[in-house]
Amino acid sequence: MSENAESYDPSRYERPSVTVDVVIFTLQDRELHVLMVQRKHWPYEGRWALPGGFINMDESLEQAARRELEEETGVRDIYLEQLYTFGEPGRDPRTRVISIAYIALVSADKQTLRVSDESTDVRWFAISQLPGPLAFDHDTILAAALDRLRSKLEYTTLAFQLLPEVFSILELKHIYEQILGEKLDKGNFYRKIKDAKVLEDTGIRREGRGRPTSLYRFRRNRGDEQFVFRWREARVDDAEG
Amino acid sequence: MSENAESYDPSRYERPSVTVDVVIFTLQDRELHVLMVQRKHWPYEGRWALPGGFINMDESLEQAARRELEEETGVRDIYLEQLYTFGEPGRDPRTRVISIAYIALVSADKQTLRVSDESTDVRWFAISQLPGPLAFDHDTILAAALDRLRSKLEYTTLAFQLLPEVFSILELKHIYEQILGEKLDKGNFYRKIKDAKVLEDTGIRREGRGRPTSLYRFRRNRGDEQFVFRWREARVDDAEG
DNA sequence: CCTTTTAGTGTTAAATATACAATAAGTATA
DNA sequence: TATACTTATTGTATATTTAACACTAAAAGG
Repeated sequence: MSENAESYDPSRYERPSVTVDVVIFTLQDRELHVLMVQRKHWPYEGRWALPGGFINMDESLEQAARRELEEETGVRDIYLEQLYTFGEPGRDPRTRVISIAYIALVSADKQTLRVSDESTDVRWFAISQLPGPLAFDHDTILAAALDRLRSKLEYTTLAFQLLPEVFSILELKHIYEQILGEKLDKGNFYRKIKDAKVLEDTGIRREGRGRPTSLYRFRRNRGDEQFVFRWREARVDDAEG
Repeated sequence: MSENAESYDPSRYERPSVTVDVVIFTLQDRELHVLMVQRKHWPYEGRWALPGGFINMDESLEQAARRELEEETGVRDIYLEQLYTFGEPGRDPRTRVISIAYIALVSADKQTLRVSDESTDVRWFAISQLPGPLAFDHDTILAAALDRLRSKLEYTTLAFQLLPEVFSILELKHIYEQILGEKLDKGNFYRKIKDAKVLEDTGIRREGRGRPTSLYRFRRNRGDEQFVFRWREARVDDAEG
């Protein structure tokens, strides 16, 4: 019994390594992208992998994820949520590694602040153009992250995290389409988003060729609680609940 | 970068301990119960805690959870799902312990097979009558488990896992009413449950005063995948989506 | 035969979702 | 000034889902 072990002597137990891996999503060129790093050494030399790293003994799991995120993108204070913990014995050929996977959403305006430059081996990839099979079980992790993203999109305001501070309704609709992978009806979308009252008109307009776009801001609750705005009523389960 | 570390030398890193904790639910006397073990030693001597234990180097996380579950209840082959991973640095005063929490559902008939008998310190508690503050952060873990359970009940077949092997449709309806806290329409319930095709007629009847009750069995998928039977289409939130 | 209980079917109203059409409003540019 | 382009919004018809309630049938016991 875990913490209930009668006589506990840390040195008596062989311990796995523990890491965090972060699936960092952003919207670039109107398409959903994921951050990947290219491996230089065995195993999986040359393959692309999710950014991640060992947890320090004195930081929480989420802090570790935020640290990794910042190291790779220079971004702070963004949406982060724990996805799932992957720990199959054979997933890393070197030793037993248990990885707690996190999902991060980087908004379009913050994403350009990226400082990461361990050279050319860090890149954003469109999810429709992922580079071959990924290292380790990262294909599985990424698939799980996408699943989660899609299912949460339908009944939370998660999508707003990918947008800049200020955005138009059609931009929001575009995000929904990107992630859900289907076209949505313009009229119905306007109706629904307005009825939900999650938007705050900034009064600002962005002018262009046609009628100027009204720009909105996501109306946050106090704290960082998520608004409950459901795009669809129905949703189909996903493995992690 | 986790598995991406350039030069990886296991011995160079200080490692946390990794455990699994299992929140084992069952239905007893028409009420939801949780299995707890009482601690005999420091820390949290005398406090109740969730069963759990260290993972072995050659078993998967789920295998570890199943092993712990069997050690405590003697039960095998039941519903198990990963809940969340808890890893705050201070959650165990002895050392850094990261715990992957699982939810297990034990059906009413299997629950009596419990073999566990490390004496009096293993007990089922009604969730309405939990014993004081639990050890470690187990109050938090339990609360998270309850949240997840309640929200998944409405759009999955989770409820079946709490029923005995063989049951009647009206018994199933009763469980739904208990958990949702409202009366359901008999006719609509029959229709919905039949249309979902998640039941298998056992052919057995239970006779009594009126027309005999047909007894059914939950039709499992191969593997341990959950059937997707939604009592309601809509549902709000749970943390892990 | 009458009662009791399970096990359904039928029917309808209301609410939601979906698809598609139409149009107004404001700006740029030819 | 005309028209083209884009955002923004309303209208409507159809389909699907949910919900409530009434009704029938089956099987057994007394």
